[in-house]
Amino acid sequence: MADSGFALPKPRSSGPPFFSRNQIAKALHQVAVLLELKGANVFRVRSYQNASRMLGGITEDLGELVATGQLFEMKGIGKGLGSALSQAIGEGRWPSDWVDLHEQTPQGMIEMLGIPGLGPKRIKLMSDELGVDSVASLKQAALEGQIAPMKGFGEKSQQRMLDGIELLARFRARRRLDIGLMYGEAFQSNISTIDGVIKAQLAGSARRRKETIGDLDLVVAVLPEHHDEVADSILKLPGIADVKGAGGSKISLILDTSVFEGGFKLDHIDPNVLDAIGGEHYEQLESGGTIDAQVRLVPPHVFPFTLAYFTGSKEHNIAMRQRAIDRGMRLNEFGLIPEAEAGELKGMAAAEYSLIAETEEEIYRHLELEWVAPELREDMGEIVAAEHRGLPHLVTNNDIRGALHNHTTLSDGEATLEEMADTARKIGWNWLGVADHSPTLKVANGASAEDLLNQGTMIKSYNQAWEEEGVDFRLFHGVESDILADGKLDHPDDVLAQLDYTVASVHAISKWRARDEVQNTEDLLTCIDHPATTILGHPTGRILQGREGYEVDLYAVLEHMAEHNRDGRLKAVELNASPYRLDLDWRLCKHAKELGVPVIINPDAHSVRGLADVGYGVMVARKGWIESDNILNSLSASDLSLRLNH
DNA sequence: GCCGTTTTCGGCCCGACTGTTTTCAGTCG
Repeated sequence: MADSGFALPKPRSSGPPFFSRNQIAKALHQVAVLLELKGANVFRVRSYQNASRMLGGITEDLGELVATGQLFEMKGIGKGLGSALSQAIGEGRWPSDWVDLHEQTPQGMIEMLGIPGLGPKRIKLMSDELGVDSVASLKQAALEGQIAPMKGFGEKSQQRMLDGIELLARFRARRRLDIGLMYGEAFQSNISTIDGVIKAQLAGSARRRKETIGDLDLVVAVLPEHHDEVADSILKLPGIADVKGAGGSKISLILDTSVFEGGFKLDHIDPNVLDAIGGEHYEQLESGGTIDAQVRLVPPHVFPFTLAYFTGSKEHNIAMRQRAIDRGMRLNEFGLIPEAEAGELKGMAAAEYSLIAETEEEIYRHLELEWVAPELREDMGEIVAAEHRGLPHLVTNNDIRGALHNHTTLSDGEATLEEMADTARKIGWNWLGVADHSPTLKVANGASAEDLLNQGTMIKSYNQAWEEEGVDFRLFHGVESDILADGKLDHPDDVLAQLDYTVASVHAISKWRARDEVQNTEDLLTCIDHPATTILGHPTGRILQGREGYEVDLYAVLEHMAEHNRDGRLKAVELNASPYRLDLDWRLCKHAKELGVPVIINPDAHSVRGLADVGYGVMVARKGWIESDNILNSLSASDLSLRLNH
């Protein structure tokens, strides 16, 4: 966020359409945030957010929707937003009030929103009364004691802000999925061992497998007579750095790394990534890290409702509630309650009249829906799909038979070809592809053409030996070729032609980030047209919590890849499974699937342990509606061989 | 700002918790 610039996207030089779908979605989101800070009507803000999310998730061509006027027919787009967007997309001009909002709002106020416990109302108040307009000036004001005396504030609020600023400075408030899951799973297993705990389960964005996580939510089933003693035991568990609050049903606390029994360790991080997330200091930062957690204790019969409720997302819950309302019922964390019976009763008292559900499945069934996997609960079409029994059969770890983007000691990997192959066999894969770096990437010890081809000879001899021994395993030989600035690949065509496949990836990120979306997109299209290009590697180059990717119209890229595939040329998009990347973004996986562009989940492993990162890729693929048929990883070695050599 | 419609404006999901109040606003999910 800090380096992304909170600005309206620049129009393309030609059009219409002058803006891509993600640019429109981004602009709407930004305007929503700015309106909030201005103190606008909350429902107006929600309209912008809804429109952003809706348009971010459609597959139709925006330019066409505008040209035909169909934009106005879409749910959530009325006269106001419809004409604003028509102007932007059709003429390349943002509405003047959107521009004004951006110009009049200090960047610092947007950053302040990242401070936990601080929302738009209080930011506006402090700005109006104290002239506070940045994180730095807020810190100053808090240290000078100017916040506490204000009406509605106090000593505690002031201290919480200082704590929040500290957290923001260290982690930008959110944590990556892998880190969140480490804490969450450790804490969940500790809670499970407490006497009287019937079950404990991680909910929230960790259960939904979001790429980053704000805080952890745990739901614990416990009989009312054991409630107090279990609550006491939880507070005595290791790893609790601080207790922020403990109400009747909710315990709010901060976990630190002492929650990990065997200590806190980070896997090998490849140097490119490490550089983007803070270099040498990063490991130290994580070792001293913390994460917020909320624990909810509920009776067993309420557990499924609370679990569903705190799994979210907020948007999914709103849609579910609305569905309940349409059926004369009320849905909340305590139950699914017919209005006619609950009457004026609230909360737990009303829940006495709830329909019974032993599991989440039954809650969905009561609302005439198929059970929706947590990963899909983002209000991105899953409820309609659940209504029509059209939910995807999501990919699982068992579907994975291999992966194609992995490194060895030939470039910057830690393990040899043989060690990588051994490990792949041990974890039950049927094949493995190695794709070491190309010469341009000197920091990663990019391999020369000669060394690359020698590697190919070794691979052939291994494959032959396995075949003779009747071992159901084989290696595929590829390269991770840099995409050079004009969209060219990094090896001569005759070298590339001798390989099974080529992963084409951008590594000169700073150069690409300095250019505009049009140029970047064009170069990617050129690169995809190269006959040798099989896979587009980490398509945006983003590093989570590190740096934004370069600007690119991935919709256009995916559509272009789809054309090739329709003509029988394999062009697959990588879902880079490194938890530092998770790129392709899950929001785009669904588009790749609908367009018929095959996805390949690649761990980008730089060590034998790195192969396991495929698991994070599977999580994200599930979140992106991906089924086993949509990925190359599920193919047998012989089928993959056929696809690669078309 | 959108929606639905009893075509002109009211309602828009709902509850917990915190810190501040002494009945509630702000924030969160």
